[in-house]
Amino acid sequence: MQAKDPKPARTSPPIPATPGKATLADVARVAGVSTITASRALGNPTIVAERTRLKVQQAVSQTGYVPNLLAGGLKSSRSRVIACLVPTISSGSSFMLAVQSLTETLAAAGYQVMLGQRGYQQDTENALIDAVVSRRVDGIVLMGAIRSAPMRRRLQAIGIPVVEAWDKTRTPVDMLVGFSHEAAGAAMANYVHRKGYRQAAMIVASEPRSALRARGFAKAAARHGHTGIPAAQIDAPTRLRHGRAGTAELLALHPKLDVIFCASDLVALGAITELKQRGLRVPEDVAVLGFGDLDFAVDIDPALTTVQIDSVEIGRRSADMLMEKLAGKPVAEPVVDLGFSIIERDSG
Amino acid sequence: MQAKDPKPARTSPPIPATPGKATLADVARVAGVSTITASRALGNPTIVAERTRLKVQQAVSQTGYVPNLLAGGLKSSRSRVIACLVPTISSGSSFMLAVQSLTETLAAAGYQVMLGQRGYQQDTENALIDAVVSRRVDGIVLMGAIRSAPMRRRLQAIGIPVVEAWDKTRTPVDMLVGFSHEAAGAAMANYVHRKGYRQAAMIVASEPRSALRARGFAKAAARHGHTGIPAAQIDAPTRLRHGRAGTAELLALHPKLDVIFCASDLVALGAITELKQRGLRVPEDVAVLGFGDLDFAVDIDPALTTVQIDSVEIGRRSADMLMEKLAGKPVAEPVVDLGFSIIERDSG
DNA sequence: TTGTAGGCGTTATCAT
DNA sequence: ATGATAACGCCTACAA
Repeated sequence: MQAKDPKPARTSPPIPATPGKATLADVARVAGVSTITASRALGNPTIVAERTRLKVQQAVSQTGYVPNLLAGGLKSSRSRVIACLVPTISSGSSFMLAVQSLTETLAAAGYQVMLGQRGYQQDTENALIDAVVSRRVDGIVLMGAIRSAPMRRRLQAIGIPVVEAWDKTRTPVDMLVGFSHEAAGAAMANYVHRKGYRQAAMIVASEPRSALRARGFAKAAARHGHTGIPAAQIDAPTRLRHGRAGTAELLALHPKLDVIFCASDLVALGAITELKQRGLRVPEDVAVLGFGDLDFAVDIDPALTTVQIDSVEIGRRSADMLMEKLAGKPVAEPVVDLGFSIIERDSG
Repeated sequence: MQAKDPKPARTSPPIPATPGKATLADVARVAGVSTITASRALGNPTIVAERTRLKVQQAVSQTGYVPNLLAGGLKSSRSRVIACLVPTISSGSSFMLAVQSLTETLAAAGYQVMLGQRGYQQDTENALIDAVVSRRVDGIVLMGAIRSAPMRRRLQAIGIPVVEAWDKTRTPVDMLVGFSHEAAGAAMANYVHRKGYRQAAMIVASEPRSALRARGFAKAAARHGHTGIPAAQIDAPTRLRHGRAGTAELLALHPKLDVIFCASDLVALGAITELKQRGLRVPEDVAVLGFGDLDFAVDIDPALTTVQIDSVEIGRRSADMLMEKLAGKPVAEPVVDLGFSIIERDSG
């Protein structure tokens, strides 16, 4: 009953010896149908006879067949993989929450996520783009905008759908979902003014978005008559210890400051830790303002006043936009400003 | 001078109009060599003449060629992609640090990481395995062991290299790099005994590893004559607020407890927050012990006594083992116990 | 409803 | 050192 097999006959029963290596042709042989019928039974079950479908189904479980999306993708040039490129895979960053919702939303639609770390150097980034493009990802989500013009041109030339997330820029490569970091900084400065603080200071991370917020803060503060806002510079990604060190530095130079706008919630927690240890009260002596509204912000003592970003929504919208575009639909709103809100709690 | 092109002639000069769409055949044509020579010049430069290599190089930049690893992978059955399956993509988890070093190590060797979220349900996990296997990943790194026997059999049947990370189990699917959570729990119980605490309690997360540590702790405590260690149950992934809630619960039921072993550093931070807010001193009134030695552990107040795990090494070793195996070498040490250490600081 | 032929872009195999 | 040819596994035509 065995069909002649042109392959260098190994054991050659219809059921391949090496599981996971079965091909659609194997399934078809076992089911007694042609390859294309097996293909249809799997991918378009409505157009094959019920009996055929069942035979194929059974052959699939018998052979342990797992489709090869590489082969399918070669023909259709759709890999059903989306690249997600983050500045750094660090815990404590609100990026990861967006990555999570992105992954979940995409998984529900049959897409997988290829993760890449952009790093802070141009070289790495170029190589990373090469790496994902050569794997024919169907789209790219960039956490953080593209700032270099050559890179922007390059991505445009490649022609893959791209979503830039987190930053709102005037020159998106393709699609964008984010908010204005400068506006967020300005909003915090206005809040500080409204609350009547007199000596503001900042802890700023060496990362474009933090710098933008600092700039927005300084500009708005200037409008209220406060110029020369002192700033402590820290490294990115931000850590609790940077908050402590930055606070110590600011306190030494400006003993009379009464509020600190921090680069992140983690930094804010560090600031609070440092202040409390020095016997200063938060917010009575020095107020602390965070950024991100991470999970823990509401539960620390005092509860953190911070800028809330809807990371989950950023991830979901990025996925949705990408999938709209991949479905060939015109993307209703290719540039989305999700905004932010200041959550007033107890720390300032 | 134009070769006849069988394709539906668009503009059809040797340099394709659509960048990123050039194929190896285009490159070969421009360079005036055969496709296979172009392939070799790129993938195996040592075996072609220097002059040829240069011509091909130039043709590549002229055409904007980006290799199609899908096509190459179809033939060579090597996708140069590794799946990394984590329980959950959450910030405060030490998994992400391992994911980071895994990604970096693999990237340096030309591999990309496909990220997947296992979730806490079997269904999801099965579908996830399907998703990555059908994309023909070269290997799988599982953060957290496989506990279900059918799943273990399934992975073994598929025959892809698998690394289970974080847990040490007696029945690894393939390779493993981790440590014994039960031993870590026991070590903490011994530490507690050595330090002379009398009334220990635990905050335990609904997640197998935390449960294992709790078991190890309870067993070792029993050996020192302490039975019935009270435990507060919290959800996974762990959060700061769970630490507060768990502490409140324990305090209500066991007002005389003098040390709490927490499911994670984040939970420990929550415990400290709660205790301090109630006017209790750490460690004088109640000591707090963490798990993970996350980045912030050393910088909180009081500095956290905790179990240190070398997450970075877990990621790196996972990558190394996988690459050894993929290179066809026998893996020197397919099961690695990386151990842990208790870092004594100020919290207990 | 089912089948046949051909091709997606690359690399393995076997020549030259 | 370089080429011609044939797969790799699937799916889109087009037939039957």
